[in-house]
Amino acid sequence: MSLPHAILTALLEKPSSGLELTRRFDRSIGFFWSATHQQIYRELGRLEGEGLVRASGPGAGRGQRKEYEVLPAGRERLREWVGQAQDPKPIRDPLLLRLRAAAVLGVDGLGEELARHRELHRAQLAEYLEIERRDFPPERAETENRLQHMVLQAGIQLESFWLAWLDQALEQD
Amino acid sequence: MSLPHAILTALLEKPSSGLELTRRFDRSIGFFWSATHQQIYRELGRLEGEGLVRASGPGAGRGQRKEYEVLPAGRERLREWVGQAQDPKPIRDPLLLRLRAAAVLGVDGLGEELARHRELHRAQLAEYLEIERRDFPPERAETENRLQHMVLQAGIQLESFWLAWLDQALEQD
DNA sequence: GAAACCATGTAACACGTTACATGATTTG
DNA sequence: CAAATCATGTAACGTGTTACATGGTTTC
Repeated sequence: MSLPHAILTALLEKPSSGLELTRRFDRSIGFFWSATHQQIYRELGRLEGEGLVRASGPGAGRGQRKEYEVLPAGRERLREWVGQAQDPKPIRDPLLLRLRAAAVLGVDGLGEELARHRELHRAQLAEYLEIERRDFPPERAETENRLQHMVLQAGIQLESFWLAWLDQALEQD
Repeated sequence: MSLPHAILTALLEKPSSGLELTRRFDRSIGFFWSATHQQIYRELGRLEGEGLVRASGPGAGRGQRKEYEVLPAGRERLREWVGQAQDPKPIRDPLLLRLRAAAVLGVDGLGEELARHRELHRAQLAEYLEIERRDFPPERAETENRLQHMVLQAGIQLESFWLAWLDQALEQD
């Protein structure tokens, strides 16, 4: 049940067309909730049907840009969702599963793949740190954007964890 | 494409019935790849249809226990999957999304929810540490079960990350 | 023999992924 | 006007979730 709420959040930050939303789901929001344009158009249709968002623009079908904005009912819906208790989901990671499979098969040629993942996590960490440097410089007082910074730090610390863990794993290899 | 491979891995570790598999997906394997019994039965049917596993036992339909074991073709299929390159998925976390939504809504009553999550992560960390104490005592030489221990340590370190991050978040609150 | 539990399954739906289709606008 | 790009959409399928259905075995 997260995608519609992710879209409402993104539209509250800035009213957008479907394609603009898609681009933002490749960057900022997408860092912790990704979605393809197909998912986004489908969900925008539903949200409009429920009266939670409103489209303006030429309107008719294909090729015509439509801009969506959140209606009061949509804001209310999002507020309810934010207030609900939701348990954290257990870890779901194919790499850990592959290690377990490798263990039972007696395979040990995973070093290259681990190194490749380390490189990808290193790059992602660098990107997050660059964003932090740009958007959260130390001199800026943190009151209004405290929550945004916390979210970014979660990303930074998670990538740091993977880097450290993969280093550890490769040492043993 | 992970569930069938998770099942093949579990069945290689120990041939089982659907219900036994379900129980193991609530514990060990489930710590990083969970599944419900409905998913498991559906997938066992497919794996049998593809000739990757074999069922023995009374056989006919409801209420009759069937035991599944992996066939050579299944082992080969798993080996191929383990060897494939697969990129890590970006983070997908509803809690981070909720923080971002709270930021744009101007809501700040998330302290209780953060504290609740901290307690859940604390409990999970304790469980992992207990498993480590039991299954990987320091005196035991680590050669054969090195991979299993690495996977467990990923779980431990991830839970530790969440605990530290939530502490940090609650301090600021 | 009723209740609890073991065991396997169906159905419907929500969500995510991949491939493809179509129209409008800009740029060389 | 051809190509590239912007923009919206359909279709099909795989996976995950929730609710419900059915039969067999043990235990009181």
